[in-house]
Amino acid sequence: MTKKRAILKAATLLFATKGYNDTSMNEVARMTASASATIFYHFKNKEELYLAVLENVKDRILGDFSAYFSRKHFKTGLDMVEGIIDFYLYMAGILEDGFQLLHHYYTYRLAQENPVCRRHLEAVYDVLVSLLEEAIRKGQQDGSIVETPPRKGALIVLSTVDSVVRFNTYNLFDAGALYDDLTKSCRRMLESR
Amino acid sequence: MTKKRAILKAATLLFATKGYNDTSMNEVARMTASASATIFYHFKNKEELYLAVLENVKDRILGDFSAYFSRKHFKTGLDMVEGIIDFYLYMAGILEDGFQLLHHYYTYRLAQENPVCRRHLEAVYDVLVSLLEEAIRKGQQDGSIVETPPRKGALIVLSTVDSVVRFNTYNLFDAGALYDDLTKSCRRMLESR
DNA sequence: CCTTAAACTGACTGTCGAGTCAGTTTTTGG
DNA sequence: CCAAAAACTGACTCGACAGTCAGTTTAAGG
Repeated sequence: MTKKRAILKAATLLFATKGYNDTSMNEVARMTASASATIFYHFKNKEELYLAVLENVKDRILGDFSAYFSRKHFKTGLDMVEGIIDFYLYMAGILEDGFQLLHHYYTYRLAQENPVCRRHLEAVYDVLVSLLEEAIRKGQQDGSIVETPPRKGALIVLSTVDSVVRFNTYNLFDAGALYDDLTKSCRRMLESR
Repeated sequence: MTKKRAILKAATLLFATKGYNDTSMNEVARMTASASATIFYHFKNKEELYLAVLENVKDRILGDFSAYFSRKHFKTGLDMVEGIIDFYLYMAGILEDGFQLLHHYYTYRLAQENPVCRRHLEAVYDVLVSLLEEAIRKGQQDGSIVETPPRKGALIVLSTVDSVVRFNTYNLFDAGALYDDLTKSCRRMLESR
């Protein structure tokens, strides 16, 4: 069982850094000191391996987010939004490969024809949108957040955060320096005045 | 010369919708009713074709943005920010394939080793960031925009808009319905109060 | 009309990678 | 200790695709 895990881990790294097509099964095999046939023993084919990687990423994200926000409580809805953003950035740091995978076009293309893939993707974004939506609702009740459709607000905040993370890993410009301003900007976007 | 154009156009469509690796030269050839050798007559190899496509996209974006904003004038900096966002969304509509290409991981990977690719990418984002920065500076002078580092503000706005467009083409959720709220949210993010 | 260059093509090659399979090694638990 | 299942592997196939080349067709203009 430990070899299967190693394969999954190596595949995550390679898929994330080189993309699906430029990652060969031989490479994954080499990286785990196994024969490529071993990979096909554990995973039916390359696509299944990719799906397994995705599922694993999904599980980790769902698990960590649920765990954190089921315990944690916040004074205001706006504070909760900030908490979500911070935790997202934190997660994107430890699970860098996983998040990068979520930004690959290949993943979305696959999702359009493969329901399993689509479910994984949706599960990840659903937990984030739902949390943000809940925070916004809460904020509208405690008066910290302006009246606006909660779901739309949630989607826009998510877009912003997701995009900064994406720009950061692609390092087009120094998006890492934006992490601080990001929370401030999102606060300004939502806060009631 | 018209055949070269047709090849470029077909390649843009295919690269955008299927990705670099899943687009074969034969497919491009078939789509333009030519032999694959013809493509290699016009473009040295597949990568060069991709770069040519990118350059073309860059030129169109730079051209249209410069043309529009060299003429157009705005009352306030905040209005200008809104104008830029609107024009961005408009452009993302007509030049859908081009913008999609800019979101592909492959493009960023290539940019890391290929200076030509990097220059194209930077040129596109530079024109957008610069425009937004200019608008924010203007807004800070006329009092419509809050005091905040202009470049950072520009990057965050760009992230948000770019991401909504991306989500829209990937149609994970109905991001198209966000276009209206997008401008409002960005206004709230920047306006002085 | 003829020459020359540009545009184009069919048929080919070589490589690389996904996937298979028959067989070997390791693990398990009775 | 042994049987049987699970884990693993080397050597192979087969197809797809980027890229080449020698040659043909088309266009230009003198």
